[in-house]
Amino acid sequence: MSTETERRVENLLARSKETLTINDSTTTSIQMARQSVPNVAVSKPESTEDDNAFKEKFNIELRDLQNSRKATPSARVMQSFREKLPAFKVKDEFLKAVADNQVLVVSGETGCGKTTQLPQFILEEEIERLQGAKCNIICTQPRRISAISVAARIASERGENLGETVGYQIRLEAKRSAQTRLLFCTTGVLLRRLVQEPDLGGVSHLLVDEIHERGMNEDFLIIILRDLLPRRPDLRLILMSATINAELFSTYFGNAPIIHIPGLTYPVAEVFLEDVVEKTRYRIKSEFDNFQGNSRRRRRQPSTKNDPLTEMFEDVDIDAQYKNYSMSTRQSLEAWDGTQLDLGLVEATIEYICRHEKDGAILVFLTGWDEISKLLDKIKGNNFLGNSSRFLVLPLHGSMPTVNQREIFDRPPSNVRKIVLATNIAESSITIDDVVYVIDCGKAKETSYDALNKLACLLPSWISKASAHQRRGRAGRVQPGVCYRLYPKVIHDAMPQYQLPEILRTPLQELCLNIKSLQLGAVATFLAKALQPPDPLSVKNALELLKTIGALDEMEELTPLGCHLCTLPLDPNIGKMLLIGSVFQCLDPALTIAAALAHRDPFVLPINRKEEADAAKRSFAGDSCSDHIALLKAFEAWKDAKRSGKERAFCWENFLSPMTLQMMEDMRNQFLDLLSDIGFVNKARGVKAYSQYGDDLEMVCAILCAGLYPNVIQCKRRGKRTAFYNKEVGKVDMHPSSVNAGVHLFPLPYMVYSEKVKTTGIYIRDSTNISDYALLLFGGSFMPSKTGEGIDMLGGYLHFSAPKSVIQLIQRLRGELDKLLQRKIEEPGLDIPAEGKAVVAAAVELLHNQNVYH
DNA sequence: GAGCACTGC
Repeated sequence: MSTETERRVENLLARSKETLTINDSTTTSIQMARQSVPNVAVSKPESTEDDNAFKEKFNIELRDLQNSRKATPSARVMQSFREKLPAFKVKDEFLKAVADNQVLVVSGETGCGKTTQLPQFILEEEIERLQGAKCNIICTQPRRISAISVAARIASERGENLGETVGYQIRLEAKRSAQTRLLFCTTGVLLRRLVQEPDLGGVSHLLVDEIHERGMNEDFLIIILRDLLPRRPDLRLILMSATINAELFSTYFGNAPIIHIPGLTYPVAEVFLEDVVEKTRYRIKSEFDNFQGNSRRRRRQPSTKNDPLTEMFEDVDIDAQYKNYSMSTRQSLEAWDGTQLDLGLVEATIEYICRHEKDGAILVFLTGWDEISKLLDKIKGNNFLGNSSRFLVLPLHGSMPTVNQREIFDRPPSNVRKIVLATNIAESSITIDDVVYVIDCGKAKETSYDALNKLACLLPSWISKASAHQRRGRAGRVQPGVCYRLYPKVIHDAMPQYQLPEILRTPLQELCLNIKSLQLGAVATFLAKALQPPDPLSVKNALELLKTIGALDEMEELTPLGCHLCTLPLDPNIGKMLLIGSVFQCLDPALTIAAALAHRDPFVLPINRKEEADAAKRSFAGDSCSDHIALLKAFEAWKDAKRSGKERAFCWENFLSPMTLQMMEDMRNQFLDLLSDIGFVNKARGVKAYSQYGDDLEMVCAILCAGLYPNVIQCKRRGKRTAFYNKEVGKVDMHPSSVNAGVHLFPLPYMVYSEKVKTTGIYIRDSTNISDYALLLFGGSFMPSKTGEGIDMLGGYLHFSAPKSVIQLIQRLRGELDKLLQRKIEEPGLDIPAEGKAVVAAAVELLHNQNVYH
């Protein structure tokens, strides 16, 4: 286990409600267990008879050990704690239902103990009835951190070390052994395992947790499981969900029985906008108040036309509906505009709580970086809240360097009130126990996918009732709390019940590749079996992309390239970049860039030092005009700093996240192992042996082009500036966080990019400036122009004209490169340095001669 | 001329 994980587990355990003490006698019995319990995998019995005898012995040992542990004083304390959980009351009913039904749905609220107790009940029962050796329970979690913390919690409840009968496995990290009978893993790990074991042989019970969140992996998994169940009649499937949509899953599995467990959290009172305004006497001003005197009735704004909830509220007769409220409140409700958050109202609500309510931390849910930053400024300037000796105000955002700071979890000194300004990272990923007051703005940024324009969007929208409920619950973890909702009750009542499932909100290319890899049949037919099937146009777009990059053939079958891509846990474009990078002697940079693009941006976004952070990123990019090169150089500089023991200072000075960089390094190793497994590289020879052109930036950019195609932008010079155009959506802008933002002129005529997102405009998040030679040699296939002059790419969207002789030369070279690549993909063991040296050198030569702007 | 929800193999 890495020291980072150790620290995380320690923190998690420190935060869990009970302090655990394992006394000496328990420890001794575990040590005895280590000596007496044979390692199943190592000491394999030679015949079936031996095997049976061995298992019987092991069954008895497991039971005796479990019983002896139960008898210790610390275990009794633990047991009485467990018996207080609501889940304990359904233990017998649950075990009977598991025995009687192949599929069972369990619904329960936060704090009922379903995640920690139900898998444990099965384990104890199986061991008790001498089935311990045979049973193999898997419980999936959507997030890494919960897989670790739940496994750690159960191991300590059982008085044993993590990795004995209870273990976990997440990407790049596992703590399990041959004795492990209950394994917590992320859903992604189980999906990978299905490639090797399509029938989940040996698994006796599978519990899929947090299924109500409707993540893509979970939705994908349950389609597979529904088809698998008839082939595995002995497999038991338990779906664990929040109460809110348990029936949906029951119906999907042929009306599987549902067991409900009540929650165990403190009551949280709700205050809606009308009462917030009444209490705080805050006066909401409409845009018109400044220049239209007292004209009260709002007029519909064009901006509200896509927001049915706000529109609905505009038709409410305020005076009739809120006749018991004060005149000033009714005026505020008239002026309220659901399309934008009134930060003054948030500030006033915080101030009201601080002046009138008892002690307790405040958690404010906002939509993003900008709101957090602006509210922080407002609070600093507030006469009352600005007093830093009484109020500790902390921003909490996934990209802020403060995200892992202890003070977010720690209880502040008495007389200091903690106020956390967070995104929905605090809804399920990060839990702050001492929160008593929640302020909910009612919105979150949500991805959606516009299949018509092949465009990913990230726009603020109203949350679902389920999310609103989850946010409210964050106030009731240690004592009764209050949730202030900054939207009217009628808006809440009109919110959608659940958020759209992820499978309906995301591009599907990686999912489609996985479906092919698991041999689940025709993609469209398979996906039509989903709980909520995606738009056929989204599926068509994904399949077309996979064909364009050469992963699928016209018959929708995997090509050799497609087969290799399946083994890499990466988006197909990034996987292709990695494969081609390894073929063309750019393995080292390809590994780093793939890791960065697959995980998350290592650059953090500090709240007060934005300009410095921007400058740091730009200095890594140098004059490359590439965000990808900036990532690469930052990682390499971090490696150097780490070697000289200056990692911490380096990260701090350059606005980098040490945790993300470490994860990138681990992922690089995983990719290298996988490339070695499929024979593309020989790991023993080292990364350097495949990185002859690793420092050649033209070559690295060409590799990026090979991977990221068809994500291409044309740079068109417009006077002293450059305008950017894309085939699907036309004009686009460089995202302001890109090193290419604000640059007016570029040396080369094209960009490739990894992400294009619509927010307030259509932005290219990360880009690399590339030459036309890079595009011609490493981009998509090209054809002679219809006019007979020059060549076309992207169905004629891109046109290249050059003298006939140059075009012929390029065509020849491209042909040779394609042949070389094809051979390498079909026989991965092919030694490129020996076989293709001249062709590659020719390509490099050509790329070096293209630094002329035209 | 101006922006960066969150997970996961």
